[in-house]
Amino acid sequence: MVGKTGQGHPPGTGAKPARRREGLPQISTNPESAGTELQRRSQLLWEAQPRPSRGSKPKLSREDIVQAAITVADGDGLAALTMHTVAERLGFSTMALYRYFPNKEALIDASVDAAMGTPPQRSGTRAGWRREVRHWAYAKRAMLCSRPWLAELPFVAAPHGPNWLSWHEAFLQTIADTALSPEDKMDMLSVVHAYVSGASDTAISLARALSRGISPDEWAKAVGADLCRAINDPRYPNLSAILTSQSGGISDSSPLPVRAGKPRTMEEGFDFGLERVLDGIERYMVSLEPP
Amino acid sequence: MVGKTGQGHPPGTGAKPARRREGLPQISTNPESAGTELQRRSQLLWEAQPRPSRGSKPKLSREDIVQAAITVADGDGLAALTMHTVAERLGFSTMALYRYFPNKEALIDASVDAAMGTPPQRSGTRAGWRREVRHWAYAKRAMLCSRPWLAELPFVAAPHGPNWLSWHEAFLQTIADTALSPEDKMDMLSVVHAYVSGASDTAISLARALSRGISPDEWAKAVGADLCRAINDPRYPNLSAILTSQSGGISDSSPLPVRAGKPRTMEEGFDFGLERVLDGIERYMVSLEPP
DNA sequence: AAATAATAGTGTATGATGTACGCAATTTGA
DNA sequence: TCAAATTGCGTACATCATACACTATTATTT
Repeated sequence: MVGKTGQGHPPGTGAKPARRREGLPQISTNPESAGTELQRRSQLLWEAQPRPSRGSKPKLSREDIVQAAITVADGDGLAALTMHTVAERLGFSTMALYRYFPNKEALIDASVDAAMGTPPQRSGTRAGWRREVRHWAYAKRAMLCSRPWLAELPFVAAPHGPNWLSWHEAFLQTIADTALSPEDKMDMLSVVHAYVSGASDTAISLARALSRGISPDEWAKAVGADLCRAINDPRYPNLSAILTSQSGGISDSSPLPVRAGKPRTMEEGFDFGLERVLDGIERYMVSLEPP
Repeated sequence: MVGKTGQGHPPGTGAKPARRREGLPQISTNPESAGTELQRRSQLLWEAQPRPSRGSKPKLSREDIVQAAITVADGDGLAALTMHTVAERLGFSTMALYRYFPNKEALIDASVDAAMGTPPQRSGTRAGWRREVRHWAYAKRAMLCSRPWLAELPFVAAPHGPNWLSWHEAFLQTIADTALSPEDKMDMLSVVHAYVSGASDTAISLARALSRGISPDEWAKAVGADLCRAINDPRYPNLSAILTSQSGGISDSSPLPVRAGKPRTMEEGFDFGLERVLDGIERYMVSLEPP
């Protein structure tokens, strides 16, 4: 099925004239002044609307809707997250949601941020940056794997909501005591973030497959099978050699080749890579000390 | 818009009985025997169909269709990649495509693999693993940025086509001469791959924004603006401090905070992180030598 | 050569989806 | 009390993926 968000399409394809219809005040974010589309999306994530005093009271709230959306996505995947299913879960009509979010994208923006949750709070005691970064990385990975639909949405650099910033903040807290410059700290955040999200992809893919009804066994076999196509294919001498070396096979617990003697689970693979990354960071930190 | 693949939906939602209709031989992959869905997808990527000898000659080929699909996605993004637009570009009816691919997902599977292209061939001379891995990483990043729609598709661990394996093969070639065990080599592949894909996300997001009609300036402002919401917000003390430190601002060339004195472009940020990862790998390699 | 079998390409139909629009009920400031 | 603004909803529509049936095409069989 591919990663469908199930979008149908905005009927009026061309640039929307942003005309002010009378029927729909559309969330607001005052229609004319509002800047870029990106800015508008960001606003919706950060700025609360001051409840108007005139009309009838809303029976829903953005939070309600976001919670419902998350529940749907958690349960049946991103493909099941439609305006209809969300509204249905709340016992409202599809169109009711549009009083709270201008479109599905806005609902997803909000749901993503909410679904990320808040990062683990650091214990009062300082455990050393390495241990803390590791902890952060595991937490982030766990968060992503527990909601595989988050990774189904293409990464967008904006908009970023409160929780997204919280995760960044939490990371920066882990290295707050180090000698890194402010700029270096941001770089380290980028490195670790990049590794964690990239390295979680396989586990996320498995999680998604599971919730899609594919058994772990089936999945492992399929992944292993594709790799094994390399064997004896002259185009892939190195891959072929590695796959056929000694233990060579595919372990049951993991679709990836096992390490001689010690089979690696995906967790262990993640861990191994993380330690390499941390080593690299540590080396950089050490290099700052001498002078 | 979110990352839509523009899927409409498969009308028959429940598990398809895989019944054999008479009207549509459906690609084939013989209907009853075929194993898992995953296996079936993989087959389509790897196993050529032996042209049937009975009926009329096909006027298209999978390659034709894949090329058209890639052209559409390159030009107008993944959202524009519909069975209709692809068929239109080829001058055929929408349904004609279904004689070559059982569904859109299969077409995308094939398009993704083809769009990845082949990795850069290593020059005959050995340049040292570090330089070669670096080269591979840059090439992969460039490939992803040049086709930002690839990253719009959720990562799936399977199926993986020939080109995907080629990229893996090329990586393994770069470290073929090292003392790493076969298993370690696979791990290194995982680490570098994870970093590269994770670290390319921002650049990819920018590339996507650009092709969506958003100016680099707008984009940078939006990304920077979200970060700046942290300033003076008690929830984000570390982030706030870093953003307001010295140079603190947002450089024009990049939405990310600039490093004291030396503004970093996204490329430089990628490079910085990559060197940390390579340092970590190098340290591991060195640790293997003594014994 | 004619008949047969199987495939390729197409038109039409269907159900899902996001969302525009306008109406009716609700709430409150004037 | 009344008018203005707002909420929730039914309906309408465009766009998708795709099922199905029909025709034209081609090779094999007779």
